[in-house]
Amino acid sequence: MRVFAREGYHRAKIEVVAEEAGIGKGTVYEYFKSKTDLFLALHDHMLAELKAFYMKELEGIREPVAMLERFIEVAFETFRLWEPFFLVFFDYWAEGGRGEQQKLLQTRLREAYAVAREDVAAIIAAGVKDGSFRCENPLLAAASILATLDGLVLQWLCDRDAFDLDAIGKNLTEMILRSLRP
Amino acid sequence: MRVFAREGYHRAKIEVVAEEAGIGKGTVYEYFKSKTDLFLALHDHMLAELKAFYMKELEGIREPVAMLERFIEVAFETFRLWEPFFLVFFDYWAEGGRGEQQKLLQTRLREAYAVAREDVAAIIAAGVKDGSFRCENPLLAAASILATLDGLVLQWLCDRDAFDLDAIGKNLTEMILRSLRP
DNA sequence: TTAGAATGACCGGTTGGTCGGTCATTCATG
DNA sequence: CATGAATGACCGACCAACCGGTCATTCTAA
Repeated sequence: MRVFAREGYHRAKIEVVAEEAGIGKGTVYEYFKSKTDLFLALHDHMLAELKAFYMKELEGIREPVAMLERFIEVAFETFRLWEPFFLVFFDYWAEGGRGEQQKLLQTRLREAYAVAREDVAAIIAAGVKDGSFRCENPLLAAASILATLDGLVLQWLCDRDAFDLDAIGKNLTEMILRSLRP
Repeated sequence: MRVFAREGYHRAKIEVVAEEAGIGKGTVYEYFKSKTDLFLALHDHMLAELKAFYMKELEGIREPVAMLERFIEVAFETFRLWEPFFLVFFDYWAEGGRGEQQKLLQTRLREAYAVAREDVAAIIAAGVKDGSFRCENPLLAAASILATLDGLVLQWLCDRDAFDLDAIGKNLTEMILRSLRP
């Protein structure tokens, strides 16, 4: 992750990965059959960790409004805490958009997004049910919310001084809650 | 643009670019001193075209609410019309996030974002002034709106069947306007 | 005739992946 | 317990493909 984050997929050299892992280059190929394979494995690993982190942070919260608030809060925490993680994601996005060469990666991205959308949509739908939210199409709203978070990491990583992550986090939460208010 | 969009920066070969342009490989180097230089020139060209397109589509509109509505509408139109364009943007994002190697590109991305944020913020600020919007920090709101648009292209290009671009456009416009309503 | 635009064969650096071999550990046997 | 065989994790020198960039040559248009 460190090497891929720092250099990007294409510039990253297996030799350097091995070096930083304190093993020989040949050893890498004992565990991963190719550079792509290693990259894919990293994707799965990171996604699993991210998901686990979210689950832990949201467990115990039942109130839809509080859940959504906490979800956005956690998102901004992860931006800061897992910066290299998101740097690597740039490459998945770049490759995943190119369907032809990267069917495997694209499928994984697709599924990850679908799951995330449904998770967020479930929170919104619960809120609609108990009257704390108003929303005609929770799935579309969820897509927009996730998009905003993705887009903000993008902007922030391109220009860390452009805005204060705390301020934008507070502001965004407010905007989203207001747009879902009955 | 076609080749970079299809293959991504690293896989794109100058020879193929030349071929599709109907010229010899050497000729490319008569006009651009390196692959990076060509890529950067493409970035500037695309950004200028995009900006010109927006200006044209927004000219004549004075009412802030109508301007913002039209802005979002135009964004979704460009997603469809300039798909390859956004595919290339993936690479700018991926490279721009990696500060060290790509200072030049990062600076350009930064400036492009700053300009776009200010443009959108100006619309919102105008709306706040004439009472059609309520917003404490137009710049932060603008950042979020742009982020949502970026994030949605990302999701859409990774999975074109995941959602209907028209539906999400309408939905998003509604959500944004509601979140800015006084 | 000639300036300079266009060309593509070629070069050289880079790097993903291979493979023959080493060595520490474990196991089988007497 | 001692010995040597078997194992497999580990290694890095090496190979071959690939591609950005060059340049000697050809073409073209004024």
